[in-house]
Amino acid sequence: MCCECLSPSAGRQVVKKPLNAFMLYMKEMRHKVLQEGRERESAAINRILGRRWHALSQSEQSKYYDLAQKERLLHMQLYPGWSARDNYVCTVRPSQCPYTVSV
DNA sequence: ATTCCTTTGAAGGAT
DNA sequence: ATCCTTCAAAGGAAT
Repeated sequence: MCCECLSPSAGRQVVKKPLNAFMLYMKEMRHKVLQEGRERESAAINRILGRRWHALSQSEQSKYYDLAQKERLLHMQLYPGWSARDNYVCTVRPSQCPYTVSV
């Protein structure tokens, strides 16, 4: 991590990305997968959820796409001018890191 | 104490 | 305009 100011211990207030449709689906369904089996690792859970996501009908998926759209709109209202780049660690263009100033 | 793993999708950057 | 990378969630595992 080249951006010290991005580390949680630096105490910088981070506005995160809005959740996409699948992420919202995960948030809602994860606990069910946890109940059904004794699988505990998120990597395994997310693999299962990925399969279930593709098994969903179009109308079932559209519910989450609609929700994700609302989240994006709300995010825009709450944080005008916000950019996803704010939370990027500068692995691509380290020389143009916006967070090189001391914290 | 952090990073990895793993999924889809949005968004940004690079080409 | 199209391709590539990061990161949103999450938590056990790995480092």
